[in-house]
Amino acid sequence: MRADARRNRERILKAARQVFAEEGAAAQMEPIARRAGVGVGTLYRNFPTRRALIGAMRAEWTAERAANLEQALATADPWVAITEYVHRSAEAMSRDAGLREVFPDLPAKETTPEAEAEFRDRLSVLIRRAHDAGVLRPEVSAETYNGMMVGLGAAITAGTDWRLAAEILLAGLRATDPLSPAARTR
Amino acid sequence: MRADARRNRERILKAARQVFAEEGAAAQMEPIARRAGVGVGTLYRNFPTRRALIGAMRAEWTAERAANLEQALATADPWVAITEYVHRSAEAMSRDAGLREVFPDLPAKETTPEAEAEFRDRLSVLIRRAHDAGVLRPEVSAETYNGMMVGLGAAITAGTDWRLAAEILLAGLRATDPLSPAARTR
DNA sequence: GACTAACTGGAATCGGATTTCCGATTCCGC
DNA sequence: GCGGAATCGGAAATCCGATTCCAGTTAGTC
Repeated sequence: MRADARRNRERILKAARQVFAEEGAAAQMEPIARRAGVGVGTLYRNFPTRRALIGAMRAEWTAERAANLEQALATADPWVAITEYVHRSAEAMSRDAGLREVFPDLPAKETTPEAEAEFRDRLSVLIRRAHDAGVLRPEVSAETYNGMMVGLGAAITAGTDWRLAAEILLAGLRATDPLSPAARTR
Repeated sequence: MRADARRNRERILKAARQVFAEEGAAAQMEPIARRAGVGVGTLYRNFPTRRALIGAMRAEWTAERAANLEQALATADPWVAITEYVHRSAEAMSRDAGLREVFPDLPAKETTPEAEAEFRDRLSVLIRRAHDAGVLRPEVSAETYNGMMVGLGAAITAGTDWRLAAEILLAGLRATDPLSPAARTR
């Protein structure tokens, strides 16, 4: 691949993320190309389809979320780990409409499976730990958790303050009686 | 207005609600006309624009939500009232993708203002009562509440069981220490 | 039962976004 | 520094759903 081509690919992806962050799902191709400083033809050579472009962004998003998860997992306390991750995600979503609107819609299919798998694995660790410590409402699976995060994004889009929304979600997720098992509280 | 025209208008609105309930925001005009048993021309005579059709649906939705609110307000306990209303809404949203996807998007402008006002008034009563009883997290305003309901809808769209999602939301909304004021608990 | 204003259906048009295409330009190995 | 394959840019084609238009039909009136 020629050097300028690679450079362009990166610029396009970066521009796409900016435009999607600002416009959400309504983002259009031509403005993305313009912001990247290339013609639409170039955009389409790199990403044959709008969906393909979105897929590429999703790969990046997933990788970043996986990184966030790793950070959160570094803290020993399982509940604090969840708190941190929810906060990080909420804040990221508050800044990026793409994350809120387009990420949840497209199936994980069209992405690099590794990033997707890594994310899933780490998330399930986060959840399992919390369950073992008895601090997470027992009915909450990784899927439930993800669904609620999508909901959090929608609430933010609807205008709710992200900190408040995150706090409410966390309170709802917490086990009603975190006493039973040998659980460290808070 | 001719009798058949009125009949058609009703059929169209009914069909539109069905199609939107099934397809969500992606619902198209032609299938709606087909389901109503009329041509698109007739559809457009009654609703000059897609937005106008959505506006008419929104008026109905709002009226129904206001009715739900009235029912909920009939119960004396402020927290039970909120519980009931959230449950009713979650269940309705689980059945109707339009309620989840298109209702939140369009501004309240293009509807019958009375229904909208009635809804708002009743909601603020629901919220105030709960605050007075000290059972609702104090930072939660009517707007916050609505935003979280939108989030609830998105979570349901994402595949979360509506009962579970509603339960989590309710737990999060509840005041952390419902002891302070002269509050009836539960 | 005949008249006509209103209403109907659906083919045609429109509009706006994505995607294709190709002459012009640019890198890079020699 | 040259040759030409790869890449570029953006005008034009395409797509697809919303909207318009009008010849034909009908409900309601006399």
